[in-house]
Amino acid sequence: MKIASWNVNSIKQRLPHVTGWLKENRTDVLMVQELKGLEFPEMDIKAAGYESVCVPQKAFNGVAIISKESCETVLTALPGDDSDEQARYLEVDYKGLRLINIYLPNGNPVDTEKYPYKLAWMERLSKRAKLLREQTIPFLIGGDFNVIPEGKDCYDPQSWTGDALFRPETHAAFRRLLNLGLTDALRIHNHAAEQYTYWDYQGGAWPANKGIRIDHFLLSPPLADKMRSCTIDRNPRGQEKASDHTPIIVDIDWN
DNA sequence: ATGGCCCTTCCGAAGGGA
Repeated sequence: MKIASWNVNSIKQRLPHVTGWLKENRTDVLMVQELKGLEFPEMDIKAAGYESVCVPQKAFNGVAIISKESCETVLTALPGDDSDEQARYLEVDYKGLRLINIYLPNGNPVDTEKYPYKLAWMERLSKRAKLLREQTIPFLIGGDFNVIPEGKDCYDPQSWTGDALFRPETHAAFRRLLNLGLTDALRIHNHAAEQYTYWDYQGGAWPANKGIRIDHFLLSPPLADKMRSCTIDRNPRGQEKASDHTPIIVDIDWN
């Protein structure tokens, strides 16, 4: 089963990119983040041969899961804070697999309420993952984590010092997730540097390959055991009117 | 080179993203 994740930075702007990519790659599932609007082009996705379930929000955030067969929605918000109205979480069951699509808060600037919100969100995510582990439900968490796991996951570690994506507290929260027994899928087979999933629009970051790795798949133990491959498709980032992120794809020996 | 991003919303400018 092939499952992909892609922060599209507005589904309205990126619809042709998404349908074109699906046509070419035919993954079983595509998780998308940063829809940036209340309207979701369900019928266009349907015409491309895919079902979809969406958690939208006006102007900001928004996540959806696009899949060949229908998903069963389990949760449309991350538990742990009823006052949190940001559309950043979608959990579904797909063919006996629990799929969690996240758009984890950026957290910058760190001297505002945005950073504690990010850290609290990560703790809530850990709580959720811990519960699924205890229930021995096979699951994966995919999406835009807004976490640079290590120095080799960015072009210039020095320049990221103090940033919400790279702070010690962020790394600690990410490690707490991994310590539940989850595996960073890309790093199972690939330990090379420069495995980027995001390049800033500014300053010629893409042609200079000044990227960062912030889009991830975390696999629970049975899925890590069954993973065939995890790859990053750089092609979409080079297209006209590209998103600043590019897709990551995990292939699991499941069904 | 004197500057060099892209998206949203409500209408030229401001806020968010990372």
